[in-house]
Amino acid sequence: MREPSTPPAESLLAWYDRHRRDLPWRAPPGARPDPYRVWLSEIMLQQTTVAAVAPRFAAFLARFPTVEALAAAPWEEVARAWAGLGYYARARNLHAAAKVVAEQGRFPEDAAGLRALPGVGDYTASAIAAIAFGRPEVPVDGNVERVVARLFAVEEPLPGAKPRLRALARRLGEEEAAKARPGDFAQALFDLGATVCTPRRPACTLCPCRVSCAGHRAGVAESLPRKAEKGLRPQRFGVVFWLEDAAGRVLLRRRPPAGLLGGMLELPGTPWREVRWGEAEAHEYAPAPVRWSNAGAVRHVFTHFALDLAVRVGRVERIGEALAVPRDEVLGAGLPGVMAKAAKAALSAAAVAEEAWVRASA
DNA sequence: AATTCGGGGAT
DNA sequence: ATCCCAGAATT
Repeated sequence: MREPSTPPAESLLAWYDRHRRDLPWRAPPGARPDPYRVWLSEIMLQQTTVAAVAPRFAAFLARFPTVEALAAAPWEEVARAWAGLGYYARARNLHAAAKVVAEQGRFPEDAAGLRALPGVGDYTASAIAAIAFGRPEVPVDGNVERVVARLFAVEEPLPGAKPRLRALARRLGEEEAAKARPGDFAQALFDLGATVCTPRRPACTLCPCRVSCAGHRAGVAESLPRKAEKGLRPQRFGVVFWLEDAAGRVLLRRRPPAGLLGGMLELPGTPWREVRWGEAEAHEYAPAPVRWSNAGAVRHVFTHFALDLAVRVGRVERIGEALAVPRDEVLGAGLPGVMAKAAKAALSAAAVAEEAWVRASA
């Protein structure tokens, strides 16, 4: 009878106690974390890197210190605080969920209750339940899928392998060491995936679970998990208009509440289509019948299409609409990334024009 | 089961 | 350039 090696969950937790990442939303070891912070961090971290979230988490928390404060805030303030983070449905759902929690007086304390909140899916419900409330859940994110696929040498490609990977993750969580510390076990899996069991060139020599890893033993760890091939990214085109009045105010508008960039600010412009816009047809969507000059174009890549956005600038004596902001405040108004790019192009073109004017007058 | 949702960092 | 990220909601 061979001596059994230390089981993976126990090894992983011992490793975590020495190598855990110190992150802004994590409570000190042994302390019970604030459910509001756990929830907020989990929503921000959906498909978003730790590096991108860290500075935004602190700023958001300073602006909305409690779930009650968030629930009481107007949408415009929430949108401004989220601008640039992407996946804006997260902000809309966050706001809606805050109202539910504030109304109920507290967060649900199990996965099923959390799952009912807007913007909380299976993964996030499990993560909050484990981390904030010590429930025996194993949240399965991209990190955990990769770690588990390698530990058990799962050759089936994603996304088809998801149910199998979830079942294997649950099996890992049934080890006594994991059940004793569900939140730490979950975060240990995250940290292992982020710092050791990385997508490319995993550091298997540093891995606490190396002796248990079927993928490593078979020499295929780095090639897992396998993934189905994805299609090509289509191209779309649009035109946006930077309309400025004599007082230096710039016309903005708010997008419809659902869909792409829903509820966020933008420069007025044409729809986005698969064919480039001609000058005349684009100007049918211009916010005013003025002479438009070309301020170049910006390119932006979304998850499922690439956008080529031509930027035109024009002037009127006075903008009547309410939603106009001073040109120096446009970039601070909370524009999504693509619109911030377009605004910078317009501001840059205006600066060039100004310089030419100064040079010509000299 | 497939598609629609952003943006940035690493390679 | 491609890949990936503490995924969810919709169709």
